[in-house]
Amino acid sequence: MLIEHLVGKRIADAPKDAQTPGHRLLLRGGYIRQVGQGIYTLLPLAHRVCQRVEAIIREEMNRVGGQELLMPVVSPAELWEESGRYQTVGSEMLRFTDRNDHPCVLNMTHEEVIVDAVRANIDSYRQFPFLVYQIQTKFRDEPRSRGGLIRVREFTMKDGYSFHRTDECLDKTYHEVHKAYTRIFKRVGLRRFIDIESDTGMMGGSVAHEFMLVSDVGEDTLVLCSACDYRANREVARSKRVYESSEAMQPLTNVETPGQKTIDEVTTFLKSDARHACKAVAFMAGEKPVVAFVRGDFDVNLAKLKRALRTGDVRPMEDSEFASFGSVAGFVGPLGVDTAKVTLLFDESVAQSPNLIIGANAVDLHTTGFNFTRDLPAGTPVHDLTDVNEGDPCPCCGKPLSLERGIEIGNIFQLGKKYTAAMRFEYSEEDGSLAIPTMGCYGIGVGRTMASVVEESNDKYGPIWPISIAPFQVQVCCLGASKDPSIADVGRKVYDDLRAAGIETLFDARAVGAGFMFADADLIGAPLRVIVSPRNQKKGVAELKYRVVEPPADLPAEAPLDNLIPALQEILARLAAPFAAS
RNA sequence: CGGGGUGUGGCGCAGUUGGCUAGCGCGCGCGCUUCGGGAGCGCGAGGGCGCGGGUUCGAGUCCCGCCACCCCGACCA
Repeated sequence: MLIEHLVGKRIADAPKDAQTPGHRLLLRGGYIRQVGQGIYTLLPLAHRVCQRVEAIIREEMNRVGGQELLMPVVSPAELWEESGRYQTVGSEMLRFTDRNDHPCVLNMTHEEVIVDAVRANIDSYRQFPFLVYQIQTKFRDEPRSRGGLIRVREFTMKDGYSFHRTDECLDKTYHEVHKAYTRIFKRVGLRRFIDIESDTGMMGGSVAHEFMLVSDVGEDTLVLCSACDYRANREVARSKRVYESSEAMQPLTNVETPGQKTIDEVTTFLKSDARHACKAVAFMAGEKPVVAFVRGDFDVNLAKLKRALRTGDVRPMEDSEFASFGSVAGFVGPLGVDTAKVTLLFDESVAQSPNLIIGANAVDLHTTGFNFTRDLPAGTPVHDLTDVNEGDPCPCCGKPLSLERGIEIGNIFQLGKKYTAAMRFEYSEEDGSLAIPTMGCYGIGVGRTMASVVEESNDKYGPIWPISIAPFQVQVCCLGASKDPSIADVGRKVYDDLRAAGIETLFDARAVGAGFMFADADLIGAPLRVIVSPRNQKKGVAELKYRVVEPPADLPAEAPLDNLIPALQEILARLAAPFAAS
């Protein structure tokens, strides 16, 4: 490829909209073009990178027995009605009608479609287990996209699905895919990625892990133990908090708190502290009011709340809705509300802490001396509703937990029989009985993986691509070709020889300054740069530059022109070795 | 969906209280000089200012409505 023909212009100033370093570089390098909110064209450079990512994914999925297939983007609404998700999934799924007024959806994930495909094609226990996957376009009408390719509405995803007769068999495949994912992310050159326990959300199922790249630009919060292997998404993370309770119980006492609503205001006013306050956070779960009580120094975690309520349909309560269960915004407390009309959920921190300040469900009134065990009926359930915080004790070893940000690059779920049962996927067991298989699903975002590599591996000049996914392996920079035809000839021969050897090469012999040429090369990020110039030609060599993370110290700085290709092949092999299939 | 912000050549921006042929830098084309880390000079092409209505002798500039995009939050396999 001649650089002047490459579609995708390199620019010095990034558009102001770009927020993250990686997004800025992808725009500056001419990798992507925004079409709409969360919608991008992958220009040739980005598409080359993604194709290489996909090739690695295919290799590793095939290695664990995956069969590639391809499902449609559009499907009739009936399939989603069969699983029940046509109702439960919100407006992130794009729905429309075709010319015959038939309801359709853009599939945002493919459990329904794959179950439909395999239930018609699998009849016998002899055919289990099996793993299928596709690399295909997904559209999700996210309320908000951000960070360039980190969070988009349309994207390419590898999604895989496995089917099994038994939970043990699912577990085995799950772990094989887990290992395959680890190999994939290593081979695309990610370094700080980890797997963590995760929420199952709308997917259902029991066991789930996410693969996360630890990164400041990530959207998720990761909880990591400083001492042991414990690591989890904050949505599911636990901690072993210790609650001291040496205080004697005080009697319940009403106190006037004119205009004092927030934890801060109330505790300052009463000369107390947040550890002695009971925070009430009110939501609507569908039509039903819900109040979550946590200690004043903790925050409610919405994902945990949703699991406790067994629903995803939760929104903050409006001030006008508090009267429906006999309370008032700012002064909500657990005593004296109409429990037939409101669901009260208590966090462990409230159950374990003595003498809390609670709202009295009346304007400008609080109550002190609340004690969970004394003041509520025996057997009132206790939940884990709070965010884990920096420094909380690890649930496994008790050492302090730390928080990091992370980009979710892949996830794996054990779904169980949620979809196979709802959609009546039955097969004949060995004894002639009909059985329903259990299922796993496995996703990787291709574009997000590319974007994550840029976020992790870059400098101020551009992306530093691992050779395994770089858009070009070699870039030939031919300096002074416009002045000296013999230099142009040498450069051209190097380029032709590289191509003949099957090496993906970008050739730059434009009549531009060296600085300009090198700046472009940095943005394109070929790991090996071959510089042909009058200076080098006099020495009979081509100069070599490496754009890689931690280059081996003993790589040569030049190679003789008369035996160039074998020398370059050897260098490329060395650079590629760390990313090879293992 | 709530809050905030921005829309002026491909990109980044400037356009005083409405006023004359809408500017600047980068990029692009041509020429000359340069030529190892985003060169210099000269000439030139390219927009009618997000869209639709108003007000006015006159509207990027004022008014009304809408749209798009960005950020924060809500939301999110």
